[in-house]
Amino acid sequence: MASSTTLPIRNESRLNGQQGQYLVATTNQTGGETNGNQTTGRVIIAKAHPPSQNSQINQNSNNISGPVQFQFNSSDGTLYTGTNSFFQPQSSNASSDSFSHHILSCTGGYFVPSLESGSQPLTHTTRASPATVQWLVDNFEPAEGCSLRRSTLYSFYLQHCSEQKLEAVNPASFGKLIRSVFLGLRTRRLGTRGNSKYHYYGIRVKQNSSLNAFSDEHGGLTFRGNNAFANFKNRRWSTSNDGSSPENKPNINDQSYSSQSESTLSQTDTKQFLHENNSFIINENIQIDSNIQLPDGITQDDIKRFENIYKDHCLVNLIILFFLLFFFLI
Amino acid sequence: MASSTTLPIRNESRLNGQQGQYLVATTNQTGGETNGNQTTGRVIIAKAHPPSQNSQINQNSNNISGPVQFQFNSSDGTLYTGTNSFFQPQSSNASSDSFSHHILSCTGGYFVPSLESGSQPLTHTTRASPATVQWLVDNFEPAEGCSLRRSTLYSFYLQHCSEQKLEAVNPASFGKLIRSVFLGLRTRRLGTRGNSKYHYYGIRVKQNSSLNAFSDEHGGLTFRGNNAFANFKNRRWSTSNDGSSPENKPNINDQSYSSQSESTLSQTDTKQFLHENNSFIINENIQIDSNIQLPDGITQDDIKRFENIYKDHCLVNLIILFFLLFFFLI
DNA sequence: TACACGTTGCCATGGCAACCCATA
DNA sequence: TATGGGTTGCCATGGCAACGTGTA
Repeated sequence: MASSTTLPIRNESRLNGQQGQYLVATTNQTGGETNGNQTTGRVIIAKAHPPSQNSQINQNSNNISGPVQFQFNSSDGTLYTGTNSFFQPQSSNASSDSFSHHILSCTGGYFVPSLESGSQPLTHTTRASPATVQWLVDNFEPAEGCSLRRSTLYSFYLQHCSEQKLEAVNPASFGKLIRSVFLGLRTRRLGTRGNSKYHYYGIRVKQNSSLNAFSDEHGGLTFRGNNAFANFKNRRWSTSNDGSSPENKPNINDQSYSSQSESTLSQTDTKQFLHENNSFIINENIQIDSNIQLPDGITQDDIKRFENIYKDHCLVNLIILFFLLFFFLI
Repeated sequence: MASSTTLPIRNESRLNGQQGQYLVATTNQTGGETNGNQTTGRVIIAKAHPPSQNSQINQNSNNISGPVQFQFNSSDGTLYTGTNSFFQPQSSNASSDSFSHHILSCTGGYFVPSLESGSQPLTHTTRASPATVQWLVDNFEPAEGCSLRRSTLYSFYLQHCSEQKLEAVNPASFGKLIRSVFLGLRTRRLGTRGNSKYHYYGIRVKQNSSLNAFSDEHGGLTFRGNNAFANFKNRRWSTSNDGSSPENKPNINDQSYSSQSESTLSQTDTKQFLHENNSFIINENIQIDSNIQLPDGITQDDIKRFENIYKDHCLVNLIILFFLLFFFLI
């Protein structure tokens, strides 16, 4: 289960979608013992340039997409990606594969205080350094179903303050800050019995954030599903859809999404798996000595593009492996 | 300011009231510089046998009253006593001294679980040892305007468990327990700036509890007043009554009683004063060697009665001293 | 059917900052 | 009018027990 793992990828291609670049990998899975069901698992990883080139928000991010964050909601087949873009479901609704086109947008909103207001009295939010608010907006994004461990987030913040020579506030005040920037954050306590830790629920690290190299390590990536997911491992991808549809988008105010019927995949094994593979393989950035003379016709952009393709490939491998584990091994 | 302090008590007598024994001390105060007001401060300490001789609740307590707990609400002149009895205001409403007859009952209620139910499934409340519930009922009582520091109460509880060879629960679970026994407890954080401690608000140690020897030491006695009390030291007992009356009894659901307009006398100086005097002088119980031959006609009850009278006297001295300090010194 | 275990409700405590009031 | 200080609102975290679900 190291980086050299090879996987039965049957097809891999890139598509140009409405709003960006799609990476599509397809694998045919023959169902195991249960019910004789044979289903096709198709994994679609959406990678797109941000739809809004708002320089204020994205001024620090290069537009070359980084490793893909993803999560899968087995209740409706939704695969959440790590981009901040809006993705339309594929138009081929005639497909009987209900899992092949459910790529939804990341819902939610965040509040970007006007940075040019220099004379107004500072509230506890705007009292925070504009650089800190900017840092939050640059590195995090609302994402239904995702959660971030609070201590991890606060560690990131402390690191940011250290780098920017800013005075850090305490965790409670930081909580007020981030809740004022990302509206609607909820609280969850995840972890093994007797060892649960507080998480912000409804936020994740942006795909192009350099923090990604650490986020998985700290349980930054979680999966969510409804009741359907509870039977995930038993059903072996049963095609029954229990009435849920992509149109039932997660509603940030929907209490049912915080109810006990919701289960996550944030157990130790899953996190360990994702950490030991995904983050280790994919999230290291290629560092090239600027003194090295590149071959003719090869630019830094080409290298970055190669890096991204390579990462995408590794990621798809891991996703397939991940799914296979659930299909057959668990 | 030690036990030998003598005070200008003008009058001290005992009365028989509707429901028990009253100890009355009167002192005439000549107002100081403010407004030329001259007011009469009359302190009435009510001591009564519990109206309900419910043996289940009071089976462990002898009916010889112990030292009097008291508190004074300057907004309406109410002096709260430490008894668990209901006291009618004195009938002489013609008195122009609005402070002389406002002895109100201790409002609130507590829940006494049926001790003989041995077979019912235990909830988190009744799971607690019946002895612990009994201990709570025996030693504490609801009292509007009083507060008890949580850590103090928990220490008492730990001591109780140690003595009774019971397994103690943690502070959070103890909080659930005591809130289920004494309904309507509220939370306050009292103390000096940056050093506030959590208190249960609406409860106090019973007057006849042996815990009284420690309660003051831990800030168990607090005074409450409305806005009127904020001007207490300035007004020097102005007779203006700002509309509040004894009929405006504290309502446990009245949010205004938890509003910021409420101030307390739980500052360090007051607590120190009460501690260093009241508890030290009064709350030590007289221990008599059982081998000593008492003089003819002298019974243990006589000694206890003497002890109580002596304590009453000391307490009145202290109350007067306390009031005098506020009248003239502060 | 009993057990294991993640999640959550209800308690606990503490820090910071806003607020209000008394005081200088 | 400015300052000091107690109180409290709004965050934080943690323990225990109940609950629900998966599993043996």
